[in-house]
Amino acid sequence: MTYGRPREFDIDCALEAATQQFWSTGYEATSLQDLLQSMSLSKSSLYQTFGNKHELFIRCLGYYQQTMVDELNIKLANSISSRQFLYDFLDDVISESKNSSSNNGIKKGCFLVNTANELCQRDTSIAEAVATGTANVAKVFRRAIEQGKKPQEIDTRWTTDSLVDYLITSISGLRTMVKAGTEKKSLKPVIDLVMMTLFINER
Amino acid sequence: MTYGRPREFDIDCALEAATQQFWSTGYEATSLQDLLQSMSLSKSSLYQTFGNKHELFIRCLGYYQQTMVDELNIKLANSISSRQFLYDFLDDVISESKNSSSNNGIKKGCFLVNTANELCQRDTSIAEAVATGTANVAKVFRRAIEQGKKPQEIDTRWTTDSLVDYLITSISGLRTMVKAGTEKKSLKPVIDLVMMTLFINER
DNA sequence: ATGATTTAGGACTGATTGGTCCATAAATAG
DNA sequence: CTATTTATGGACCAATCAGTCCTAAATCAT
Repeated sequence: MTYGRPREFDIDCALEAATQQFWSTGYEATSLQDLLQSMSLSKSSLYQTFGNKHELFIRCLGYYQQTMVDELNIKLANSISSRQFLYDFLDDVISESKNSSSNNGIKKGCFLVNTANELCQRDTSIAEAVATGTANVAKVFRRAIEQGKKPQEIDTRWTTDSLVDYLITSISGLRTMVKAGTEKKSLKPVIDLVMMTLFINER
Repeated sequence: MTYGRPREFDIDCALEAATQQFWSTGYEATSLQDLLQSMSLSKSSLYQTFGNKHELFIRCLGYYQQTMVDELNIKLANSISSRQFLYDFLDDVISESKNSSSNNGIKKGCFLVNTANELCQRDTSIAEAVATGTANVAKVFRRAIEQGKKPQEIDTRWTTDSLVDYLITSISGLRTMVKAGTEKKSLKPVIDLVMMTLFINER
C-alpha cells in the first residue's frame, strides 16, 4: 500500500470506542448514528474499514475478550493469593450495584455476558465468538482455582472444570442481579457463599 | 358497557400470546407486526385494548409473573420435599440446555431474567415491574428453603434472605449459561454444588 | 328500522433503521 | 504535473419502526 490518501483515524482507537458503545447499549439498541458519533467516524470510513455493523460487533467482542484476559492475567500475577484474586474479582462485579448511599447510574456488566443474553440464541456467529471468549476467560479462572487449592485440600468430589463452571455461573448470575437493581449489601453474603463453595474443604 | 360491537377476541388469550412472543424475542426485537401476527389482532384493536407496545409489555410481565408464582406454589405443595422441589426446579432450568444428543433450538429462559438483562438499566418502570415480579418469586423460594431445613440444621452464619439471594443468583447464572450454549452435563455438577451450599450442614 | 356506540381493517405518517453510492479530497508514484 | 489510489462527507435509498386516523362493520337500545 504505497498509494492513496492516508487514514485520518486510528483503528484501535475507533475499535475501543465502538466496544465501549456496544458494551453500554448492546447490539440492537446501538444505532449506526450512535457508533459514528462515539467513534468520530464518517459512515463511509466505518463501512470501508469494518464492513458493517455486524462484523464490527464481532471484532469488538474479540477486542474486549483479549483486553479482559490480559487484564485478568496481570491481576492474577500481582495478587497476594489466587483466592484473594477471585474474591476481589467477585467484589468488583458487585461494586457496580446500587449502593445504599449513592445510586450511581450505569451498570455495564460484562460485555460477553450481556451479549450471551441478548444474541446467542438467534445469531450463531456471535454465539461462537462468545463461546471462545468465555473459554479464554475460563482458562484464567481455572488457573486461579487450581493454584488456590493446597494439595491436601483437594476435594475429589468436584473436578476443577465443574468448579470453573460453577464460578462462571455465579459471576453471570451476579451480573444479572446487579442489573436487576439488587443492593450491594444483599450480594455480599452471596459472594461469601460462592467463595466458601469453591474452596469446600477450607471452611 | 351495553352498547357497541362486541370484541372478537379474548383478552387473556391475546395477553398470553403476547407474553409468549415477548418472552421468545424480547422487547426491542419484537416488532408490532410480530405481535399482531401472534396475537391475531388488528393494529387498532391492540392499541385500543392495550395502549401501546410499552404498556402491553408491562402487562405481559405481570401476567407471566402471576402465572409463574401460581405454578411454583402448586409444585411446591405437591412435591415430596421442598429440597426435591428446589432440585427439580434447577433441573428444569438446565433441561433447556444443549443435550449431547439433540441440539433442540430455542431457549427462552425466564422472562423476568431476560427482561432484567435487556431493559432494567434504561427503563425504570420496567425495572419496577421486574423487581416486584422477582420479589414475588423470591417469596416462594424463601418458603421452600425455610421448610427444607430441619430445626437442628439451621446454620446461623447465613440468614434465609442471603440464601434466597444466593439461589436467585444461581438460577439467573444458570439461565445465562444455558443461553450461552453450555452443555447440560457441565451444568449438572453446578446445580449439585448449589444444592449443597443451600443446605450447608447437611453434607 | 334507526341512532348510539364500540370494534376492526387498513391506509397513512414521520422518524429512523442499516446500508449504498458518488463526487471530492488527499496522498504518493512516476 | 499528471495518473493512480485510497479516504472522506454526505446525499440518497428502500425497508421498517411505532403509532394515528378514518371508514366500515357489527351489535344493542329504543
